[in-house]
Amino acid sequence: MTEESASLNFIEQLIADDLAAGFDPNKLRFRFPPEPNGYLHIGHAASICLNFGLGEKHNAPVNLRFDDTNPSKEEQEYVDAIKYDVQWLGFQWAKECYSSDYFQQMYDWAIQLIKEGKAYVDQQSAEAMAEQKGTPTAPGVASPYRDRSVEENLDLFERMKAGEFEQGSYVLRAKIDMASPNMLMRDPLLYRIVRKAHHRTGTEWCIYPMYDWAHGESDYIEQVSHSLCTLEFKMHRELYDWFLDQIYDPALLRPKQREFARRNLSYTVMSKRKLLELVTSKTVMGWDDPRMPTISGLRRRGYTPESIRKFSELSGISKRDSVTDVSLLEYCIREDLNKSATRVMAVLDPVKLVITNYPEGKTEILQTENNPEDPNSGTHDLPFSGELYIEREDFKEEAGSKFFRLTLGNEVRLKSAYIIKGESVVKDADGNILEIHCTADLDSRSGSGTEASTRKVKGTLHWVSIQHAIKAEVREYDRLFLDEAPDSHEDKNFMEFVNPDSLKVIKEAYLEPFLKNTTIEDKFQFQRLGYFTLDKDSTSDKLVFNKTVGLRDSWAKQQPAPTPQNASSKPGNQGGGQAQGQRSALNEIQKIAKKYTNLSGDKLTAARADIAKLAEDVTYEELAPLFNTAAKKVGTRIGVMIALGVLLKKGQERNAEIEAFLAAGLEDGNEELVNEAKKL
RNA sequence: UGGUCUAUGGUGUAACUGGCAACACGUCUGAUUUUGGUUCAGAAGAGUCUAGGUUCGAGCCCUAGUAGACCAACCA
Repeated sequence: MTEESASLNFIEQLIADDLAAGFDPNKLRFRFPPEPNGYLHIGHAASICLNFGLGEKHNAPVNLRFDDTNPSKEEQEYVDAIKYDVQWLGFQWAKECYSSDYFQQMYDWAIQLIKEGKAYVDQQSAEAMAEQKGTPTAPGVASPYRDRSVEENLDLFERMKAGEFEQGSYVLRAKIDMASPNMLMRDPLLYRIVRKAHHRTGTEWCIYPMYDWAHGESDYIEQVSHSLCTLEFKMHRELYDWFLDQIYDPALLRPKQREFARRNLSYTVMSKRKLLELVTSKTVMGWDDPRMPTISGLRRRGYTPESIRKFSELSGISKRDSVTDVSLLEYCIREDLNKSATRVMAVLDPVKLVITNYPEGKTEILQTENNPEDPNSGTHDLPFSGELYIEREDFKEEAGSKFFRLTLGNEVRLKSAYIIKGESVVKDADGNILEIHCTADLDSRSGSGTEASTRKVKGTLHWVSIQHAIKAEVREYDRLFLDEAPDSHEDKNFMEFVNPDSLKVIKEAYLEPFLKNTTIEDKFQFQRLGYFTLDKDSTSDKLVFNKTVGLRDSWAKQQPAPTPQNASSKPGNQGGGQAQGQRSALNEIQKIAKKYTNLSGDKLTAARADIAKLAEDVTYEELAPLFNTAAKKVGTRIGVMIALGVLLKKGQERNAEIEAFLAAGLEDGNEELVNEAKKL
């Protein structure tokens, strides 16, 4: 029942305004218009969620329209993949449309434009036309063919269509304004000749409409009310409207184009061209490589449709370009999987653990919860024996009190099993640990109901029984790029930032046997490690798991040890741009001073005294930069003035900087500031 | 150097026709926990790009700057 007191983004606001102005809600219609020349990525998901979300909200139809006007780039394979992805995300389109379905209509309209003297056939080279276009600062010059007769234009255009000319030899241009400040209005192309079979129309056409001509007219044909696209099309809106003006019937709905910012994700790239480059250069295994920000890549990695929709919702829609931190995406998938993923145990980096007091050869079947977050999820069998694998990093011969895993002489619980105590280690000649020997409290079995079974111990470890374990390959992924925004550097190519260690393959991991018959749809939490899902490379005799995302790990954060990759947070730039515990006296002064102008009476006197006291610990070098504090920030300047007074008293020599700051203070409109300045 | 757009904690978004800058992620504490997960309680972090102006009052309105993005494909 959360009524929409929630704030609207600017697109929703626009629609609300249109509705308020009398727009018929039954005429609301949207569309998602991909070009089938690549796979959809998380940025497209934003557009999909926006358009289909608007459709759901207003109970309006949303078309899936393939913008297929360039047969040299587009393929059926992409059409199929896009349809699959949109459906997988959970959306159903009203109609499946293609710009190519409207080729005849657009051709007819082009004839109309020619007849009205608003379009002409040009036969210059692309270079010549580019030159005539001028520059953003200089107007263009007219083509020598601009004033051909209507008859001649009609004749040439029909012959273009009939296939009489070579690819690239003739084009149809709109006759608009060669001096427009908007370069797109300088007689833009409507049609070019392309000698290539189209994935739908075959060789029926050899002239193809350009984007600007096709897009708006397709919106109009479909009677799309709000045509939403990304910011780089803002300039195209003028053309979009001009084209519509030429053919618009006032009895019909006139589409409206609006633009929003495309969504970028940190540590990756988001253009089809760049993603394609990653694929063709074999930097990744394909469009659906789990490291790719494509929908198919995320799906293979183990992301759910819900998590991607949630991410779109949380990211919002706006008009400024931005880079959303991947941590938000990771939050979304963890939140979803925490509720639904089955808990299992797997050891990725094993070390052998022998329980010396467990009867030799004995095994037993224990029970373990499928999901503690879901009381109805039930339990599954878990075989136990006296020889186990545990994670190598879960044992240290000796460690500080903050380490609450296994050490010699310390107790920990084996998840869903017994409490054990480290006794001794067996090492090879080089000092590598081969085996850890421990004893178990045989009364402490989980769920047995004994007093010992409910004892509290600090740590709990995951494990697998060696004789029961199954083997699998596990693939762990790190960010594909080492730079937060790899394609934002003018002087460097984004490929230079590729992370060489983005894929880590563990050839032989050990899993509990429950995992033997899993499908690609299943989602698991390998306890204490993260969320995992089966990869499509799996075969009946070789399982391959992908790590979707790790669990949050507050232990890893405390480790001073260098965690070269997988460190989930970027170094240093968090927490207010200043390291914790480094708060200096100067910071304290700034903090107090900020609110200084709001104080009066005793509080003011106290604040002044505090600042003066703190100033004892401030050096001139620290203070000087604050002389440039904006005039508006009066409180801060007063604080700086007070601190300066203390320094001068301590023997700081007056210099030009100080004098300038004093002079500015004396001239200020704020009384307090003037008073403080006068004292000096 | 022309045109267009944008500017709010580290990040992403809010703040209705001017009225105490809010939410989420992230960060940090503490509690709970048979996952160093989850959950719960709390904290820090912003003078809203700068300088002026209008106003009792400006993140919001005006002016001038600054910074970033986009625009000269027979791509979309």
